[in-house]
Amino acid sequence: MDTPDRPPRAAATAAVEDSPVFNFINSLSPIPPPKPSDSAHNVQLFKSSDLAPVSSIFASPHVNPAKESKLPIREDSVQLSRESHSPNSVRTRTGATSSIIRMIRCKNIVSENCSITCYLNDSTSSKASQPIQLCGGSAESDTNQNTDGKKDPTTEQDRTDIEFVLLDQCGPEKMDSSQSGNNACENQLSEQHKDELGSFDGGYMFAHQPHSDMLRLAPPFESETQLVNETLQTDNVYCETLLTDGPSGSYTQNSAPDPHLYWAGAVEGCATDYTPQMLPGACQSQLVPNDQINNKLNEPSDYMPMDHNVSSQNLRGMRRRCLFNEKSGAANEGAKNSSARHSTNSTTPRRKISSSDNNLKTLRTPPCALPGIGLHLNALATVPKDKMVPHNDIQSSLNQASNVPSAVGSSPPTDDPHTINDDSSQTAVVAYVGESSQGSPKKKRHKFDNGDGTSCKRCSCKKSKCLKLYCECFHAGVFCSEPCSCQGCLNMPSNMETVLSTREQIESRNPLAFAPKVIRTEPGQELADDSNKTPASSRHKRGCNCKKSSCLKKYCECYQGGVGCSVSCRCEGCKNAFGRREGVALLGIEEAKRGCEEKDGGVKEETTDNDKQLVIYQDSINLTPAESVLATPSVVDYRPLVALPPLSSKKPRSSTKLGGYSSRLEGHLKSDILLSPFESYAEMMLGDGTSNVLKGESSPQTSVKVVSPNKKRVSPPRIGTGLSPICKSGRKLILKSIPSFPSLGVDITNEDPNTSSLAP
DNA sequence: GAGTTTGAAACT
DNA sequence: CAGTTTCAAACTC
Repeated sequence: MDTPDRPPRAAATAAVEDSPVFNFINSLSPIPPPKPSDSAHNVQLFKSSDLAPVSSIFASPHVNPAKESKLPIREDSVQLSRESHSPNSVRTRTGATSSIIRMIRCKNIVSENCSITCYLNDSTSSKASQPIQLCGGSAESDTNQNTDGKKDPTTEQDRTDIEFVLLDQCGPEKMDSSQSGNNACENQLSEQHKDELGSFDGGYMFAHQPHSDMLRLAPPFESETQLVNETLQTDNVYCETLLTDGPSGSYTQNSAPDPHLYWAGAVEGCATDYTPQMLPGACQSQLVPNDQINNKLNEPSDYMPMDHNVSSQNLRGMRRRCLFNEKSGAANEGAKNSSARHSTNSTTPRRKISSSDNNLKTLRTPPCALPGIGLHLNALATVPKDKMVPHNDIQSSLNQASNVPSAVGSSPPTDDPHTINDDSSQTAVVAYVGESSQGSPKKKRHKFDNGDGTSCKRCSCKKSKCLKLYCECFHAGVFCSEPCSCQGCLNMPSNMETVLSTREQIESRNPLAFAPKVIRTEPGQELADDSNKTPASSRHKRGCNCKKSSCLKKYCECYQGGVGCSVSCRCEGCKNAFGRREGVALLGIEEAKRGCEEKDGGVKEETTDNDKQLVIYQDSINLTPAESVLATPSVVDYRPLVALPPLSSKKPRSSTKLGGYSSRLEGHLKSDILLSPFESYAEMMLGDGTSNVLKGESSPQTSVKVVSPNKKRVSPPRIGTGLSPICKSGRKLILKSIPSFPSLGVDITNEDPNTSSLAP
């Protein structure tokens, strides 16, 4: 796809194209037909801890909800598109769909090899996105690219919206040269962040889910990157930016209705490629507000320095993939949403940012940590435009607020805190947006508003300095903002380094620390997307340890997350309305235990203790019929997990990190693993396919077995509402994106196909 | 709004 | 790794 038209490139370039990587990319590029945003809910971010060093993991900022508010999201993609003239950006129409894609070139990228993949979806239509890939190494290549086939930017712009652009820029090895760049990037980032959100590395993904209100930002997934990297390794530079706009955004499959914007930082695979420094730093993934992205996209020429800057600086070093979806109304509008450009950190006032300036700043900050869950790329989809914040505003806000935790760890961001996607999230977004306007104190958080009004809460840390997981903001990957009532806060852009280092430390300790605790998929959405993609049911990775709350209060993370307790839970007297810990039985004992379990809690911990495989099943009892229905799916979902390597591989897949994890983590990981970054990620990206793996396609095992005792599986909270009540409440993010897990090699492979599936 | 309760996170 | 302490959110009044 990429380069059909390309003019002859440097030999190197050609080589690149030939390279498996290139092929891989190509395959990837095509995005599966976007599933309509409808469900975008789940987005999962995975860090591939594997891939990236720990730091990398953190690299992804979580959300910056508060300050984030700054993130403006624009829907105006259109405008941008028009401007796209800039050489750098390329627009393409997707044929039928009018969607326009802009490609950002990685001019400067060290190696010629830069592949950019753009996925376009019809904003309006659910049509499959049209991926476009650009490969260009040097700037020259860029030009070439333009010629290549990339469509002219100038033409056609407006109508179409870019729904989804995927741009990865990586300059892995070459990065070296770039390394400096990386560092620079970081610096820039910090600066930029402060200054502007300007550049976006593209490491992050944004998704708008038109339908869903939520706007999610996801840091680039490492898993993907990994894949890419793997394939690309040969290729030094790989750049992809993934942008999604519009409702249809391919990735956004699951957009939940949530308006929330969240970003999940996945760990970037960068790590391998990059020096550790880079990782933590800005370089790695950054989240860029959609708006920003859009802006840049829209105004590529002007602002998008991307080519140069980005590629050279940020991009080079990094392989990032940004997925950005805007949910907002784009869907409806179709085009509007601008795609985000990867590199740019959009937020900066579009224009303000000189292209150069902008470039790369990676903003990690996720605009808001929406409650999102995992990332759905797709899910992103739609955020009601309404909710969308004007870019300008956002940007400004961002700048001012500098909440962006850009640097912040990548992974978890998912949003945790915020999380909950759900419905509440929407509100949050909106509010957020509104607040976003710079100054407003509101920034705080998007954390959800649940209807409670709790929404905008922010942290009120006194002793932790907002550098511990106690701090919701920190946990969410966002900088503290006005709304926060914290004391001695160090979770500020000005302390980016500290924040990042702290995050890294925490992640090193617990790779899943920033991972979303609960992954949720809403039933409907999931289905929409293809059930496959997202883990069907939400899950609580860790499982709670409630004793007095009986899992009936928000003290219980599971409850808060709107998910039922799972095997991994260690709660006592579980009465979780979403689903009691069901029985978990050892496989061998399954049935026998089941009997016990049915009783309710009986099972519980028994199994957990054991590392043995567990079987999880939900109690029909707990669930209402409807619920039960839901539940079952969830179960199914889990299966995939099961599918994952059985006990033997405690670690899920390859990721070494896993080993490091604490037992809990392991447990979680395991479960999570199931979701392996890729899978989940891919799924998210793809919307579906990957899920297959999870679902068990990959693994024949349909059985629910869970390898690790810890793994939790939460019965689908969805019950009834699909929303967990939790959502409303707002404490932490319940639905965090799935933590990045170490990528699973296997999965990856599996995933690949999936991804490929995405590709046309 | 202050105080208590709770369970996760952090520490030892 | 387990136990204890610390912390901040959730909850109660």
